[in-house]
Amino acid sequence: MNSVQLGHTNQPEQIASLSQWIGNGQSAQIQVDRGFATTSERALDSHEHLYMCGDQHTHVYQVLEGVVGVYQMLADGRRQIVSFYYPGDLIGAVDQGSTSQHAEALCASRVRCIPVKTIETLISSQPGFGQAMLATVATELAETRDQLLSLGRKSAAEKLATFLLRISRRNARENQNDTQLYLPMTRAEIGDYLGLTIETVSRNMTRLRVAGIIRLEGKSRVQILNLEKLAELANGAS
Amino acid sequence: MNSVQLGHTNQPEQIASLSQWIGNGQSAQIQVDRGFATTSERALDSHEHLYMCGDQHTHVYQVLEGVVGVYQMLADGRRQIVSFYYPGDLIGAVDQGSTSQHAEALCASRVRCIPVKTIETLISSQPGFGQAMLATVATELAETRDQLLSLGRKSAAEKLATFLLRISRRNARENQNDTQLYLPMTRAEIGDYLGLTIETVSRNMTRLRVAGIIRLEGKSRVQILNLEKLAELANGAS
DNA sequence: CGGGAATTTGACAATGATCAACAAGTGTGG
DNA sequence: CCACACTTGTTGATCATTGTCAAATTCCCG
Repeated sequence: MNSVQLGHTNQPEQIASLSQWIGNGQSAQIQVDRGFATTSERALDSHEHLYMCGDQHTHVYQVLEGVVGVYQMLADGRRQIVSFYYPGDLIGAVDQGSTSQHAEALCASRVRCIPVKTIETLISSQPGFGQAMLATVATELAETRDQLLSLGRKSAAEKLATFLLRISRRNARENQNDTQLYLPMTRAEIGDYLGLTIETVSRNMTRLRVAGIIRLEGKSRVQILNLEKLAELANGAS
Repeated sequence: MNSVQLGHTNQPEQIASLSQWIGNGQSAQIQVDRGFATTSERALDSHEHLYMCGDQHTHVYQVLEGVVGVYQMLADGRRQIVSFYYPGDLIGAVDQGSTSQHAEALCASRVRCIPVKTIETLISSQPGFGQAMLATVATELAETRDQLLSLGRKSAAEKLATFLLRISRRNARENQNDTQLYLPMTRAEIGDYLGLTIETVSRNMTRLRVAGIIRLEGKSRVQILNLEKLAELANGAS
C-alpha cells in the first residue's frame, strides 16, 4: 500500500515511496537517522483553513482523514482549486518561503504536521528520501498537467467525467471500491476545481445520471454504474 | 545569472541553482564527482519533435536556443500545450519511465541532451544537486498551478495578458528587455497553451493593440507599451 | 418535523467557437 | 528581383456552450 503516492496516470512507481519513511498515518513518529522525530496532529473543522496565502511555509502536512483543498484566488473572488488531497497525500511538499495558496479542509479532517526542518534533515540523512520526494512531486506535476488538459480543452461533461474517473482510479490504487465514490466537497468546490459554475456541475451530474452512467446517493456519494462509458466520455469519445 | 531557474512568481530562489552543476549552456560537459560527463547536443528544425508520447525517458534536455513546447493530446486531436521552454530551461527533469507528453521545437532550436544516468549519478554524488532538482520541479509546479488558474477562471483577454506578462517577467529575470517580447510560436500554439482558438487569440491581440497596451511588430514580436495596464488586466481589473 | 443550506431546474444572456472570406507575410522558382 | 503559391494571421457573421439570474426542490441536522 502506497499511502503518499498521488495519481500517476501512466506508469507504476519505481522508487520506494515516501510512506517508507513517514508512515501511512498510524504512527505519530517519523524515523530520522537512528532516532525519531515527533510530529503533531491537527484536527480541522469543515471549511477551516490549514494555511493561508502569505503564510510562512513551516510544515508539510499529511492528510490522515478527510479531504483538503488547495486553491488560488483572484482579487475579485474567482477561485481555482488546484488539487484535492485525500488521506495519505502530502501537502506542501515543495513550497518554499511563503505560500501563494490557501489550504482548506473540505470536511472535518485530520492532518499530521511535519516541520520542514524534519524534512530537510531526512533529505540530507536518508539517501533515498530526497528521491522519494522528487518522485512525489513529479507525480503531482503529472496530475496537474492532466488537469491543465481538462481545463483548457475539455467540455464540461468531459471535465466532470475525468474528475469522477480520477477519484475512482485513486480508490482502485488504495484498494478501495472504485465504483463507490465519496465526494465530501460541495458542488461549488467541484466547480472551482473544474473551472465551472455550480449549475453546470449539477446539470452534467444529472446528465450522467440520466444516461445511466452514475447513480447519485445523497449529495456526497456517487456510484459508478458504467465505468467503461465514463472513461470513454472522459477522453472525448463523443 | 540563473539559467535553469524557471519562473517562480513569488519568491527568490533559496537553494543554489542547477546551473551550478550543469552550466548555462556554454560548456558541453557536466561536472560529476571529480570528473566530467560528456553531453551531446542536438539541433531541431522548426516543428521537429524532441520526443513523443510513449518514448522511453532516456534524457533530460536543456534548451540552448529557440523554444520547445511540451504538450498532451486527446484522441480527436485537441491539444494542450503544458509549457513553453526557453533557453536555460530544463525539460523532463522529473519524468519517470515513459513520457505521456510530446515535446516539439516551435522554431529552429538547439538542446543539450543529458542522460538520466548522469542525473542519477549527480543526485547521489553531489549533496545539493537533488535539492536543486527539487527546487526546479517545485518552481515548475508553481507555474503550472498559475496556469491552472488562468485556464479555469480567466477570460480570454485575461489569459492573453497573463501569458504576455509571464514572458515579460521571464525576460526581466534573465536580464533581458521586459517590454520587447519574442514569440516564435504561432497563434495556434498560443491558443493551445491558453485553451483558446486561433481566432480568439488574434482578436484579443488586436484588442490589446487598439487599447494601446501593446504594439505588434510582425508576427513574432510584441512590444509592451503599458506594462502596468497589462498587469492589471492579467489579474482581472475589469 | 422544521429551518437553512445546498442542489436542481428553468429562462435568458454572453463569451468564445465555428465557418467563411480576406489580407499579409514567407518562401521558391523562373 | 519579381510573381506566384502557400501558410499564417485578421476580421466578420452566426451558433453553441456555459454563465447568470431566479425559483423550486431536496437534503441534512438538530
